[in-house]
Amino acid sequence: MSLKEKLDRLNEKGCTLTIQRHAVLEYLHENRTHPTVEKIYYSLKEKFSTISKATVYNTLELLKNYGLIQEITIEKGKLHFDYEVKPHHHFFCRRCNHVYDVDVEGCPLTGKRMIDGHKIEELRPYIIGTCSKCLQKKIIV
Amino acid sequence: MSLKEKLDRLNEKGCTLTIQRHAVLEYLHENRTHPTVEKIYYSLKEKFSTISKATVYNTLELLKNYGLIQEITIEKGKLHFDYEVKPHHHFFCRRCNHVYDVDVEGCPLTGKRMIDGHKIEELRPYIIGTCSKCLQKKIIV
DNA sequence: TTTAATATTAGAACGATTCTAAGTCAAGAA
DNA sequence: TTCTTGACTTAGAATCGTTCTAATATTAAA
Repeated sequence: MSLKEKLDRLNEKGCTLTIQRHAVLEYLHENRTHPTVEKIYYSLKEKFSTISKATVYNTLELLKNYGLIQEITIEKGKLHFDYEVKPHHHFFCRRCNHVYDVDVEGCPLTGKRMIDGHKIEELRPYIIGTCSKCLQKKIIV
Repeated sequence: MSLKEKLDRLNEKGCTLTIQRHAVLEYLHENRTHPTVEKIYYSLKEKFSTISKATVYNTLELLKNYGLIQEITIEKGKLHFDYEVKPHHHFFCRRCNHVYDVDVEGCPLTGKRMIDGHKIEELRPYIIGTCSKCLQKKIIV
């Protein structure tokens, strides 16, 4: 979904579109690297020197609740965020801590609403390992 | 794998089998509820009143590195652990915070070693939603 | 405008995890 | 046995990511 569509979606739902909210969503739109909250916060601070962490956290929570961004709990103890909300697999490299998108065909959960009587609201298929770059660097595995 | 097999495995690899390590592994063997570190710590404290959090954390890390237990990063900001290491899907209920095992047939990642040039070392397929119990309780969704 | 509701801010508080330094234990050597 | 060495455990401090708080600023409605 385009940035404009997501902004319109917020507007439709009666959500005040502040500079800060616009900035967070725009940042995620332009940075598809699955940044952590810290990364988002310090990047935005360069442009908006007074933006606070609380606002970044609040905004990420808000955007997530509107279904416009995705929360990633792949790395122990810290959150990453993704502009893309369409379910897809993520790969986490335990050497360089980078989060990659990976395309997995034929996931049997796609489109499923229920499993074992539980209501599915979100899919977070995570794969952990060593990424191609770190394999090339011959970092000890 | 049975508890005895896992303990033997530790022995074979030359790992000192302390009371504390035995207790942590045994606790996970007997409690297949995917407990948090806090839960494990306070449960063990009842039997071993002087056990420290550091030991619990160290032991869990050690057992994980020997491939005898599995770390679960499904809940924001806290770790769960699982005695079962064979890859399987986990379901997290955002109402009651319980982690369930779920059986998903036909996962295309089973047995795969590589994806997009990345080396797969662990699979963590997570599903988030509302569990059957909470759905019955008619908790607002 | 005035008012009320909502959003932002800085920094404090919190909670999970990691670190540190001292103490304990176990195994091998004398 | 006693000594020594290295590994393990301990309690509590430190750290780090996240959430909360109270004051201020902004927005939307009357």
